Parts: sequence; structure tokens; C-alpha cells
Amino acid sequence: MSKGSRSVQPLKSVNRPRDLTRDKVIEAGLALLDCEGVGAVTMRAVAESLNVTPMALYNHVSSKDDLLRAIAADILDNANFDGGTSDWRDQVAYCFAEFRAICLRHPGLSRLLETPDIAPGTVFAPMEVTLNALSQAGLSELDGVRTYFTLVGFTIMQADYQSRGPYIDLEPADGTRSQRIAGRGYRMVEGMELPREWDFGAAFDFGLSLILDGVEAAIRRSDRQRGQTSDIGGE
Amino acid sequence: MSKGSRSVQPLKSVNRPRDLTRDKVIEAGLALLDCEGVGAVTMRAVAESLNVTPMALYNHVSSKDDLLRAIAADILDNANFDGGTSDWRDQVAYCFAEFRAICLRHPGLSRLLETPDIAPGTVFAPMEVTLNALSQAGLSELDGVRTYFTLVGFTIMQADYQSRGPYIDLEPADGTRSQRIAGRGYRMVEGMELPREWDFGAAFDFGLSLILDGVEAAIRRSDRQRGQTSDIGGE
DNA sequence: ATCAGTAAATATACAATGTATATAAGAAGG
DNA sequence: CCTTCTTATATACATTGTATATTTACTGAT
Repeated sequence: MSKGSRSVQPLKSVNRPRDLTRDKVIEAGLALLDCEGVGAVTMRAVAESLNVTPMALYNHVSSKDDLLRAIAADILDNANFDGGTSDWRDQVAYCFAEFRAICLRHPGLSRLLETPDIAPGTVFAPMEVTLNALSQAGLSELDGVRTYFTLVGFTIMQADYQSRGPYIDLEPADGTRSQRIAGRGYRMVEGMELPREWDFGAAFDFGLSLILDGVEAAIRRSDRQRGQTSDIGGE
Repeated sequence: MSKGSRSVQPLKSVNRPRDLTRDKVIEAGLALLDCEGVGAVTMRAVAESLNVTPMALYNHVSSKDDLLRAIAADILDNANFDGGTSDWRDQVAYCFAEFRAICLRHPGLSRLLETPDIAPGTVFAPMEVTLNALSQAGLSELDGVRTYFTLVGFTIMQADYQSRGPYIDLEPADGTRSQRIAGRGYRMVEGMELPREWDFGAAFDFGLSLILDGVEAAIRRSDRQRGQTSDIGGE
């Protein structure tokens, strides 16, 4: 400023405090994600909320994807999926109830987790507790992983449904299929009507117990097989 | 062409055949979706593949979202989810195996179906056959819908995983959590290694049977609660 | 045929976005 | 003070969706 002999005017802000950090960028991005949704997380918006030029962010974040990944990782890292219960079923239920709660607390997170390029490795944080519980329950390691994938997919999807509202069909397609969901209430096959307020929590609990009941059946089956050394057909 | 007396030069194409239709736009978009993925479906790319100006599309499609929705609807409308089998379990399994097959045949579809704004009402096409089968099996209507949502979410998610490759963590996060999946093979908790080629089909079958086993358990439970009604041949 | 009217394509333009590149302002060390 | 490195800025560009205005081709009445 005291120099000012160059042809170029002083830039946007004369005092540029050197205190921008990666954490601040992530935090600002997270705030935007929580308040306005994933669509609002633009580099310019994050920069503006930090009173900084868009390009300043690139000193702390290599790309927008990197930022989104860091946001998702930040959320998941600060979570605890271990309920500390002894019963495997309680443990798994707690784990995914927590997962779901986090997704609902941060609308837009499920969208990020659906995108492999963006989802951080820590999406698999709950895997550890789940695999431990399932292996303790007697499930094979392979089936444990398969079960885990079933559970994460289901949980993320359910949370995403809830966060972003149900499906809407603006135009009734072609009439041959009348099912549609509109607003919160929905109308589906053959004029069937369901409660205007869909209870996502109950639906999640139901789906979760479906899967866990299935796990129990699988365990029982493998136990029986091990006891009788006979081939189980399943079907 | 023969006229050409105006001050403005002949435009891009002198003969502009008036043969652009909504179906052609949808078809071109679908081709792009299948070949290059959802990211390649831009208005400009679709227009170019039809030898037409981007804005020409807007005479047949009200927006890009409308186009994407139409593409998804087109795929689903040309599908049949009714296997025609009598056993409810076979019926539901067929329905979602078909759903999955469609998602895999059209990579990028699952991405569209994950977006409520874009998913057409016909995502619920398989709902009819599923609800019929489940109600025939003795499940209540409410639980039938819940089960259906569990199944679609699971199926779409699984297909999406498979279509877009598993999660990748470029940088090992913070080390405390070592789980990650890289490439086709993946490494997870505590140095656990799994087969390099993950069998998505087997994982889907496993998850599906988990859910269906859970349904059976739910039916048994409600049967028992209702006293003893043995008319419905669950198992 | 001619001429208006309409529908469909074009041309142009603009705003939003991610990010490459070059530059300037401080801080650090000699 | 001078060099050098880091961090922020300024500018610019390519890509996207799409609004607006314009031009062309087709249609139907006269």
C-alpha cells in the first residue's frame, strides 16, 4: 500500500490475513451443505462465506471433489458407530440407526455417499463394528461383507429418500401406470391410497429388521448345515 | 436456398427438416447415457448427435431434467417385471432381478433413479407386482410398501455400486481407519483382504434373500399373532 | 399461386460454474 | 535490503443450461 508505484491498483483486500486453513474451508463447505444442500456448495459460495477469492481455496483443497470428500469424511470421522452392546443385533441396529441419524442431520450427505468418486474411505467406518458383530453372530466373513453392503446401501438410500422428499411425477406418464407419489402423501397402484404422512422412521426400522431377520435365518441355516454336514439347498 | 435475398446469410443448415421429435431426442439421450454415462448427456451433445442446434431440443423437451426423466421413463416403460410365477418369493425375486438387470444394461440409470426430481413415476412400475405378491403372501399393505421401498433402494444402490465401480479413497484419510476399497479388489478393516473380483451378482442375490427371508419371518410372526391361519402357503 | 400465421429450427447471448494461469502481497531468512 | 517461498488475488477461459429474438419452412385460407 505504501509502495503503490505500480500501475496496478491495490487488490481486493489490502490486508489478506494468511489464516485460511483447510479446516476452515471444510467447515464453511459443511455449513453450506447443511443449510442449503449439496447444490449450494460451489467454490464461489464457499469462498464468499470466508471473505476470500474462489481461487484461494485451491491452496487448501485440490478440487471441488476433494472438498466434498473432505466434508463427508469430516462428518463420518466425528461419528461413533459402536453402541457397545453385547448382542450382535443390537450392535448392528445401533450402528445403522446412527448412520441414518447422521445422514438426516446433514441433508445432502447421502447424496455425497452415493457418489463413489466423492465418498471417502471412511464410509466404511461402520464396517468394522458390523463385521465384528456379524462374525460374532456366526456369519462367515464373506457373508458379513455382503450383509454390510446390503445395510449401507439400504440406509443411505432411505436417508436420501427422506432428505430429498419422495418421488414426484409431474405428468402422469402415459396413464397405463398410475402409480405415483406426490408431495408427502402419495397415490399408487390402482387408486391405492396411503397415509399422507409417510413415516420414514418406521419404514427404516421395518427394513432394517427385515434384513436382520434374514441374517438370523442365514445363521440358523449355516448352523444347521454345520451340525448335520449336509448340503443346504436354500431353495 | 433459392430465395436467399435477405441480408443475413443462410443459417447453419439450409434445409432444416422438421423431423425432430421428442422420441428422437430421448433416443439420442439414451444412447449417450448408455455409451458415455450420465455426465455425457448434455444438451449440446444430444443436439450434436442429432445434427441440430441445442435450442432445437427445447421444442420437444422442456428442460434437461425433463429429458433425463423421459429417458428413465422410456427404459422402465419398456420393461416387464412380472415373471408370471405363482410363488410370491419367485415373483419378487424375478421382479428385482429384472430391475437390476435393467440398471446394469443402462449404466447411469441408477444414478437417475436416485434423484427424485428426475426419477419418473414409473420407478414404481415394479411396485404393483411386488405388492400383489406380498399381499398374496399375507403381508399387510403397509408392510408391503415398506418392503418394496427396502427392495428398490437396495437394488438401485447395488446396481449403482456395480455400474460406477466401488469406492476409492485416494488418500488414506487419517490412518486411524484403514478401510478402503481400491480398484476392483479392496482392502478393508485390519488388513482384511477379499477376492480381487467382487461378485456383485452373488452379493445382490445374498442381500435379496436376506430381505426375502426377513419377509418370511415377518409373515410367520403376524400369522402366529393372528392365532393360527394356515391357508396362506408361506413356507 | 399468394400471403398470412404458426410451429420449429437457428443465432446469439448470458449467467453460473470449475479451474488454469499469471501476478502481487506479505512472511522468513540471510 | 534482497531473495525466496507461500498464499491470496485478478483475470480469463471452457463448459454448462437456457432465455430471447430471429429466421425459416410448412399449412391453410383466399
